[in-house]
Amino acid sequence: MESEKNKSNKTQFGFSIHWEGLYFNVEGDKKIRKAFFSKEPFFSYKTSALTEKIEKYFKGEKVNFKLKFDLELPRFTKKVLEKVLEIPYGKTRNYGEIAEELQTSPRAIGQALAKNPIVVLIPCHRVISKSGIGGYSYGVRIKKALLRLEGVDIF
DNA sequence: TCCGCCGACTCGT
DNA sequence: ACGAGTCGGCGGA
Repeated sequence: MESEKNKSNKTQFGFSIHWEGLYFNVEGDKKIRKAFFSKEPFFSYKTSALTEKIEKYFKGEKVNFKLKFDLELPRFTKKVLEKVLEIPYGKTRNYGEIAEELQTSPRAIGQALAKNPIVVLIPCHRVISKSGIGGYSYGVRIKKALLRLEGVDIF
């Protein structure tokens, strides 16, 4: 039996886009629930304006996604991700700066970003370390590629 | 002086 | 306890 306790959150859209040898996948219903990279495409269908925006983004066009997210996460983690949404396209901040604004430690920021369920659209790749590039859930190679895509050439 | 390594410190999960 | 970090200190180039 399929459980009905899924809050009736049926996926209403989902699509995969090939980029840098990986697939970037987005899924959600009214709001975006997940965005992640994978080796194989996760969805076979595409939809709507969002798809086009994301395709433009990966072609290197400057796009800011003004989007609604569906985040069920601890308060602190959400606060960090919301802060990260304020970082404009092509700009970076470091963990320490954000930590200072939220009166916490850089380590806690990194830990929160590691849980970002909506990568790229919530641009955690724009948060780098003071002395270098810092980490990334899908590998530093992808983080660098994203930054380069946005015109950040410091790596 | 300029790195690179190391230990200490930090704080939400 | 464990990190997608940072700072200060020390030794070698």
